[in-house]
Amino acid sequence: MRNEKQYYEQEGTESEFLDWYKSQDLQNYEKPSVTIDNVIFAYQPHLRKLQMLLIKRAAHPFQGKYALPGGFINPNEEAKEAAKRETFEETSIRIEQETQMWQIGAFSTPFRDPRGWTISIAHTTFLYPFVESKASDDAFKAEWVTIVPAALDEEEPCFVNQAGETIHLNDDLAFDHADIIRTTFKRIKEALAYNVDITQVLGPSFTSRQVQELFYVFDSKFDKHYSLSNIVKIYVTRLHLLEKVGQVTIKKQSAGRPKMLLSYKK
Amino acid sequence: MRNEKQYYEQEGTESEFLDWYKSQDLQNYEKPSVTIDNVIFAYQPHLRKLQMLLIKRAAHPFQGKYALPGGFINPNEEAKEAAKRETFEETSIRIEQETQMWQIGAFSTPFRDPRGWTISIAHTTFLYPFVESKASDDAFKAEWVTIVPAALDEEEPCFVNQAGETIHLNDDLAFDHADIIRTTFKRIKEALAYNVDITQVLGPSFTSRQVQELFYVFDSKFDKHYSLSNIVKIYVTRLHLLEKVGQVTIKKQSAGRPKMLLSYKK
DNA sequence: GAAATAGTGTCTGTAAGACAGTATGTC
DNA sequence: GACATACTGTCTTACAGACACTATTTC
Repeated sequence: MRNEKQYYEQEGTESEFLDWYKSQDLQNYEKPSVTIDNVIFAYQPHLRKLQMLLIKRAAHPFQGKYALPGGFINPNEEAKEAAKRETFEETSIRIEQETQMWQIGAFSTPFRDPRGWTISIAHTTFLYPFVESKASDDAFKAEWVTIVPAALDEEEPCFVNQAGETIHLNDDLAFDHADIIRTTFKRIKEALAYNVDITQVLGPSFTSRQVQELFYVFDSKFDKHYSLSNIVKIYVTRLHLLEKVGQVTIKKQSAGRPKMLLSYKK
Repeated sequence: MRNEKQYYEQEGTESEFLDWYKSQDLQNYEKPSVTIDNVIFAYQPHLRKLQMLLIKRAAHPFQGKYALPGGFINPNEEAKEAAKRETFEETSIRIEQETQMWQIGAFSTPFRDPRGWTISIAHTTFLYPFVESKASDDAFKAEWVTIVPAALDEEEPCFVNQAGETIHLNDDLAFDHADIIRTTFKRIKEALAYNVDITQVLGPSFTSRQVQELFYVFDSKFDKHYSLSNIVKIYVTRLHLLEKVGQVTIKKQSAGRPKMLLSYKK
């Protein structure tokens, strides 16, 4: 038997090896369930606020807590594709090909799921346009929640659901989804110095004030005193990550000079 | 049956649910194998070069190619722990608790492993002190290879093994390990503006020239003309990521003024 | 002393951020 | 015209990077 193993591993051809390997039924060691989770951001145009999609769990485990959309990955499906598919299945929200998605990383803390050994690959999605979600299952209702920016760097962001209740990361999230959300916010904040993919939630064009308010969700330095002209200087003139695409043409927007419109570049 | 499901999911307690869930044998869907891979860097003190650990595969698949150390994750083992364990098992190199390790991310391209559905969680390790590796298996020989920095930003780094042969990312790597290595280099380069964990490979203290040569491996801007004084200015004075810890005391180092010693902070 | 190496201080160009002033809208 | 809003240009401060100069060593 050792000779057989050595023959196929080292002396035969690769296709001989693979035929032999698959005939061996080496599948008897334990494997984890692998899931994906998706931290989805979208800009609610009427409230003019950034929102995040959470699912309220009516069923065990973590009954009554909020969770991220997600689910099991299919055989030979890329993690990003699984995230798109599961998001559609759970919330009827379709993530188009051109939508920006990042992988945040794999979360594998032991016993993170009480049902058994499960590893999750977390993603984040910058969705546009904003769409209401339709829950496919009464037990798991998807809900857009408004993000309340962290006032100071010490504090954490929190969320307000459609009933006006506050959702705290420490108390109200299922599994280790609070960790996943914290890591996602940190990653987006760190990237703002050279990457503005998050502006895609604002749609094809947007104003510098919208950018400022969006960035403020992730980094308190972009507060109401932060100069809009500097956003243009940094992201349009220097980094070329945004570009000017004209002005607001329809009047009656509000008092004041017409807003310059920016757009995400490339 | 629907009523039973609904009872345990929504009406019973969580522990009732979990007992029921585990009795259901819902394990009949297919699961992937989950592996970890580890991009390990260490500073070879005699050559004064940064090296990376690769394993030459004598067996199929990818016979004759180089691969990263790695292997299967154990049930309820954190990915980082699995990376440490597998590194020890394959190369007899022990990664201590305090050694810096980053997770790079999950790689899930379909059919990335010809043996079957496999997802890998890639890590990178900044090892100190440098140790020679002992291969546990004749079929997979671990080898420290020297990193040849990319001359221009357009080019890729390549590697030189102990026999003096050049290893190219495009031709000589098994699985999708070239992708993993590229992503790792990119991640370290982007982090250099605010994170110098990589300096841990240099040990408890090191000179500014060592830092410059180390950073040059990841970012061509740190070339031989890059001013050493600016490294001190940026990382010691402004960012406080490194600190001065005295001078080289033993003479007979080389001609010239005694070198200032720096160390990784925190 | 010559050569080699490294640290110090200064200079310059650029960029971030603040802000005063100006332009353009509504009511 | 009063007021609201947002763009423009300038000023200040800070810092990255370059470089000339000085310090300390070996041979």
